[in-house]
Amino acid sequence: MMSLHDDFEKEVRNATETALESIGAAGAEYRIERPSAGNADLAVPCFQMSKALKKAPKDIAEELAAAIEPAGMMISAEALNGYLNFTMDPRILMRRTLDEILESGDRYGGHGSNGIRVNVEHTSTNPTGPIHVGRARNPIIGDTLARAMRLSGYDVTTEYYVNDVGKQVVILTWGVNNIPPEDVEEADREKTDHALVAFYRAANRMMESDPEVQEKIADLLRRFEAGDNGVISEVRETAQRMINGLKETLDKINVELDVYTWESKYIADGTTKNVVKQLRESKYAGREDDGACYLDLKDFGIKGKNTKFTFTRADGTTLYTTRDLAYHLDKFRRAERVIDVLGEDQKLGSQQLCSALEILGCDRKPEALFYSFVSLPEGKMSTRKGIVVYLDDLIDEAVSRAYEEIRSRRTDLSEERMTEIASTIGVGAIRYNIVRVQPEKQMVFKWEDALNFDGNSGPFLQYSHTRACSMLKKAGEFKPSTDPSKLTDEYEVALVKALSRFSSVIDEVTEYGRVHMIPAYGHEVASAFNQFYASVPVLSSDDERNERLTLVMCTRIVLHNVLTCLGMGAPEEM
RNA sequence: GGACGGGUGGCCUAGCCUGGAUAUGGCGGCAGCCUCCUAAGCUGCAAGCCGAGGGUUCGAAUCCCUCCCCGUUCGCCA
Repeated sequence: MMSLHDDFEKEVRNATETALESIGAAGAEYRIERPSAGNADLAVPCFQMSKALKKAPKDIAEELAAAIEPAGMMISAEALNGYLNFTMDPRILMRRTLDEILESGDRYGGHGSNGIRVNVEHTSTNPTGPIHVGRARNPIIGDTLARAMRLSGYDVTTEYYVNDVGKQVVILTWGVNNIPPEDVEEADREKTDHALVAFYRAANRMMESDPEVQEKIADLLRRFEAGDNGVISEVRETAQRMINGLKETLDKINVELDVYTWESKYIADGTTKNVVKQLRESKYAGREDDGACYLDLKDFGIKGKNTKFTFTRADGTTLYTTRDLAYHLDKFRRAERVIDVLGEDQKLGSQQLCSALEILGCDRKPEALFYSFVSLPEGKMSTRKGIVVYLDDLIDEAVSRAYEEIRSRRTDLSEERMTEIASTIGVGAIRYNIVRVQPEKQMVFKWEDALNFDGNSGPFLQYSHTRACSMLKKAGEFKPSTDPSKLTDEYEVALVKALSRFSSVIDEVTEYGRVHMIPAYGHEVASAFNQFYASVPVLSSDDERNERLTLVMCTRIVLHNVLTCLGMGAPEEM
């Protein structure tokens, strides 16, 4: 189904072409744009045709405007400053937008199921410690993208790739099984991930200072690589305990992953071995004197002094990216679109992966979505050095701050209700503030920004939603009506314009992964709604009461859908 | 040194792909608005050489070139 805006653009195109013909300029090149200034709904700049037509842009615009008889959705075509400006009939805008929202409800913004399977891999942090805010962008960006794609109509699966292979988890496992609990620093909370990371830190310290420990860990790693089932299951069990802790944190910020896939699986099922075999046979493969195998990727746009991508060690064991190849081949079988949310440190690895896939004869590539790490004002975060702000601590702080806020302004709510709302607000503030900025932009973590509850913030959206809820509750029963002749205030028109843009925002998000468009859009809707609220009476109006309440109802639906996409609760009061 | 990403009022940020009309919004600052639907709100004001310099164009925050600053990366780690 064509959207309102597509239909309007089509009318503008037809009208423009007919007008060009009538002034003897058929076939002239032109562009239709959505003006940033609020002069019109669509505009055609007449500068580029000026030279060919040997006329001033201003005159062209005027001639074209005169040649157009507004009809259909178009209510006016006017010339201004060399632009041909088109305005949509607000009555049609009103009627179609509000009817569609009422009809679609919580599906508004999407297009209905499209049957396309998409796999969104996100989070996938090494199971060696709790999630810290440096990496918190990953689950939040990934989950938001997945939610937007679900709304849009995709069949989405989210997936966590658990790195249960390699030195890091082996060190952790050795520490957990060999260091007496009294020898490690006390954990700051009881969650398993916090309890276990102390052993990881201690094991790292011991390994650095004690050659004997180093040898024990090396031995464990050798047995792991050799396929010792006892060691493998020990490592897996430790990683599982860590994952359980991480899941609790993710659950608190409304992130739930559909599938946990263990890296070791691709060694056990032989698919990694197949990948190695095929890579060795390719013409790009080479072998070092000691037996390590590599691909030379200088023909694949990878520049620099070292274009070699090593895929097996001298002893024949595989490396992370080699196993990642097997993993991606598996994902390609399970989904039509494969998306990886990755830290910017994975860029080269991802590029090597894509080149190797090509060498394997695979014509598909994952869509990588990269984000920059969040740092602290004093520098980079580091789990091992303890320079770190844990996501759990950020959540606690945000929720307790939200609790203080609500207690200071409400006296009528039960303790339980306030606690519940505080959690919704605190978590919402965190998710909003993280997803708000474009992923590739580097962020410096500041408590005052992370806990912002005013202006361009999560609570601002939630507050606007509660306002709508509160009005609807006070209104009681009413007869919904989308009669556009009753909705003529400029604030009403501006609000509906904002509401009508939702699906084009979702499209942009699902097509290019630009998740930060969602909070920006939500802010725009909430802001338009608050302005409407401040200047247009609703409950006390007579003639337009049903229509205004319907507009409030539609706004509530859109805000609710936006909040759901952002993984934020939509409270009815706060 | 190479590759990739970022640089926009005091602070944070949108716009950049697809060049167009007065550069988006927020924080902070100043001045107003609750006898009326929740003031986590609304209105107004001050604040910008869009990192620097060239180029292309009728027109550049946006495209091209050079340079500067910040981040990431250049492991037989994951």
